[in-house]
Amino acid sequence: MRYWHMPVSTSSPKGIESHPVAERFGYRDLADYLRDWVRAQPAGTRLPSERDLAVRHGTSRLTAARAIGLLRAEGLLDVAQGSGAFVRQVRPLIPLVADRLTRGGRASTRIEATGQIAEAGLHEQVEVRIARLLAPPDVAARLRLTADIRVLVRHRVIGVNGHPLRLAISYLPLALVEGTAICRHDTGPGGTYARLGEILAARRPGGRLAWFREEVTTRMPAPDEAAALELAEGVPLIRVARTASDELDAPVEVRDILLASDRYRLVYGIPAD
Amino acid sequence: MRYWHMPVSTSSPKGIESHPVAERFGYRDLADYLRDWVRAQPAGTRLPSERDLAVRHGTSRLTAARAIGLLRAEGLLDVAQGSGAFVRQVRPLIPLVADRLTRGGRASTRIEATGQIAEAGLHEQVEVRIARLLAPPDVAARLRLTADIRVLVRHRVIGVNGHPLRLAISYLPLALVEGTAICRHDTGPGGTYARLGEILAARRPGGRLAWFREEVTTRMPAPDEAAALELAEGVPLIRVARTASDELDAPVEVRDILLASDRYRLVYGIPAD
DNA sequence: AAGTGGTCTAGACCACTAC
DNA sequence: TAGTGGTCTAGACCACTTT
Repeated sequence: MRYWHMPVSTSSPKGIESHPVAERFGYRDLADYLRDWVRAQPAGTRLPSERDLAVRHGTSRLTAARAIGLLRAEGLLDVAQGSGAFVRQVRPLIPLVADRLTRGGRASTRIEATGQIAEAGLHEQVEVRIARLLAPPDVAARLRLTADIRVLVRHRVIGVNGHPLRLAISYLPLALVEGTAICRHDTGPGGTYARLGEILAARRPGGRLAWFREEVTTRMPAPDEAAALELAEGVPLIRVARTASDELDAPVEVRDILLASDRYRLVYGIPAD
Repeated sequence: MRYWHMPVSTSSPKGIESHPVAERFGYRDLADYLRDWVRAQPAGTRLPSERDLAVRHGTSRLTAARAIGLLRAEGLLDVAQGSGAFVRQVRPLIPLVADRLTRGGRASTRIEATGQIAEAGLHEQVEVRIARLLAPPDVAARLRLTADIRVLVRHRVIGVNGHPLRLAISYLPLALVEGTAICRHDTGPGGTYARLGEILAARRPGGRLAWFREEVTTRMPAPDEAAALELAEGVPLIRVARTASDELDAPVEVRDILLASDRYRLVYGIPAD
């Protein structure tokens, strides 16, 4: 047995008193105990075992396990079978800066990204899959096209050290991009948006990539999403739905990006006028 | 007994085969069963009771309860004691458009917001608390001020029909705003940013509110946060950390906004050059 | 080999909802 | 009053990690 210093909790189930009789010390109370304790500990600290906690607080092991389960769902713990439960490391969040989409930003994207990644001692990897498909109804609607249009689909997994950080799936009208570098795995310097700008400029005078619109939502991941992003317990998923439009406000690309929310923060700059 | 039509699942615990012997039908398998079923049902559909599920699948009630618990954590169900578990309603998300911060956007904010709210048959309410405090260290840093600076703190709860939708806590250097409408509950037409613009313009030639920067992160809420926003199970919290700066890039306000992620979507427009 | 979490059983009592 | 979820007990076996 080791020495654990834990705070004394005064909370009760659901925060509402119900009985006049003796109150039970339930798993929520134990969770409150442990939450306060966990917050005061450095990352990596191991919790007492479930059996320890049960004995110490005079409950069954299941009750102790449930208390720990609550903290897991809150994203406070990492639990390893055979090993124990540990205070989770809060990792620094990689900034995803919207300015990267501007002309100036695009030119320096590779350098900035490399700098950030290198700074963290990481090695970025991108895995690309390309397909030509009929546009799914929602994608067609976002592209303001009829549902029977064919699109180029670029599915990318961006990660470091073999671990995924985000998924990006991009849809472009095939009529617009077929035969260009956008259909290749390596889209060249500046990436898809640089190519898209060139294509639009060649198509008509004044043609250009003019505007991006991003919609940010978040939710808990489905099991397959959690697996694809290797999300730990209690970590939500961020979804960015992006639309790129030309100078006439016609959409030319839609992209869905799924991010591990414990790895990224999104940064936007908004001029006041 | 009612008639439930459920799909046949083929998954196994953790998705990895381990035994050569007969496989157990565990709570994860049952959850997979139920997840497929739930996704095919309209919102509000009631699940079989835990006791029903246990009998039907030949497991204990705890196993059935655990399966349902998984789906709850994924945000798929609403569960009411004494009543049952129901397929959760996916509510339409209120767009929070970054353009509302621009000069043009501010002028029409009230009208747009009213229109949106009215459209949904809702009645918006704002509850304001105001305090004058020493700036917390992180706030002082974000304002690029020393820690012993005094700030005006505006704490707001925005909701409809008595239910909170988001919390906003805003910090402004007291030296800048003391005596202005920003210190009152009603900041007047255009709100805090309109007043801030006037203050900056009056302070020196060319003075103005020039830039906003927003940082978006998300995580599971702590219990007190979940209570304050009345978050249902399996619903993450969105945090927007905003900094408003003047024409010299000096921060004049920082604001933390906490959003119920099942009520909002964030919308940003980004020019391509 | 010892300890840890993962999972399960069979039963129990409570609080709450609906009829 | 019957049915539902909330919670608990006491014990068990398994898979996995650590020593």
